[in-house]
Amino acid sequence: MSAEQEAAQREAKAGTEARRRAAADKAGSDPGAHDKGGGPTAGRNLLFLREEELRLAQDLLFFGYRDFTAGADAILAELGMGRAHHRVLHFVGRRPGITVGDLLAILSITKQSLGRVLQPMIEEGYVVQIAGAADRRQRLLTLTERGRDLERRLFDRQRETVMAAYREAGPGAVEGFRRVMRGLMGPEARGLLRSIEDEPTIRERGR
Amino acid sequence: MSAEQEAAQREAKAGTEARRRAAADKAGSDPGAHDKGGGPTAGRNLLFLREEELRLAQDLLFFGYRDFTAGADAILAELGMGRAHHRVLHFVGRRPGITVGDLLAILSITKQSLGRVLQPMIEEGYVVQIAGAADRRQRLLTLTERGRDLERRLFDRQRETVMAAYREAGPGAVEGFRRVMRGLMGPEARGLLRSIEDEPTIRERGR
DNA sequence: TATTTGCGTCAATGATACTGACCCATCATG
DNA sequence: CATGATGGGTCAGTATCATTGACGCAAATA
Repeated sequence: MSAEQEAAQREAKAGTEARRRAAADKAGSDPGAHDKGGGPTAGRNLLFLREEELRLAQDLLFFGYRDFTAGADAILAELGMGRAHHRVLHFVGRRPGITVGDLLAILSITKQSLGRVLQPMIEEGYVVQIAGAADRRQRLLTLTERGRDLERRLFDRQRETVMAAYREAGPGAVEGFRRVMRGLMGPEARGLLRSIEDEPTIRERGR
Repeated sequence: MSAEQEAAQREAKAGTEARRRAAADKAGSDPGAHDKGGGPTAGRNLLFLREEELRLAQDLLFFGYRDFTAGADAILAELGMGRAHHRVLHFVGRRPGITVGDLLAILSITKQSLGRVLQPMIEEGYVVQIAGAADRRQRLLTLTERGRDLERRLFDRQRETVMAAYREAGPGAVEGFRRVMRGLMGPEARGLLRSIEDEPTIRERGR
């Protein structure tokens, strides 16, 4: 056995040991680890993010997000589209008349990347652009009937997934889910989300 | 104005109208929409997934997942790596000695895709492979000290994000978040997640 | 011995994203 | 009205992450 392989076996052993410790921690069999600091006890344990808790969050986000998008991805693939097309359908559907610039800001991609996705969608009749009335340089984006139909198909597919998850988890869990997801978002994304939810058009978001 | 543009303006108007309806729905100003079916009232409203609720879920997952990964992505980019490398570090770190086949099953990618990411990581000393003791065809994967260090850096960055979100949302919300995310996962992913959490090695997952 | 399994690798392809540069039409300002 | 700034489109080149299909090799197994 090479020296490298011997080292590797030591590595593997160390990893197994770490996992054993984490499992013990999860089982709550180590009261000494809690309540450090002496503040009010309630909530402390959950607020102190133990290693295994974050690892679980990572796993949940990875698998959960993937399966959330899987159904829509399958429909899109049949049409020769990808997730990027869905995002355009989603946000243009959510805010008809959105400008190209605002869509770019929401998606956080470059003009070029958007163009590669958007141009074919316009040519194939999913989206139309009309010049802005006030500012004729703008190209206001709106879904056509066809675009709305496709968006609806994708939406319905995802609805099944989310509905099942919500039903299984219960109403209280849904509120918690929303709070945590919002918390994961940075300030810019929160602002964008607020403007998507509240304002008549995204352009009024005070800039 | 062309006929196409006129049509587009009708589209835009229709979209605005739809948004107005959704907003009214969200405000709960339509009591007639609730309690359909006559069963027990509690929870019914939440179990019937209204349009706007799912749209919000879509937005939250899109922005939340993106910002969750953003910090780690930045570190990885400096090292010339991508998210795929992080996934390898994460799952190999979580299950030292995992086989290539099991890692493929978790990631749901092809051998080729994994190879393109894994081979450089082995050459650069982040991961080692050692032949299995029982089955010498297997290449058991383990992080090196260097790999563990990088994984730790990425982990710590994400911990800040998740810790802030958990703290902001509160302990109850965390439990709800977990339940919903687990609900989004399909049966295969749930099985994998269970085996990652519980079993000593993923190979014992009864196949 | 023959077959299957675990893994690595070849070639070709596609989707999504990037940077940097440049152009055009339009708006706003001096 | 000339000038500069803005909204948008486009070109060329590059990178990452993924795919399918085929083939090879070593080791396990029937």
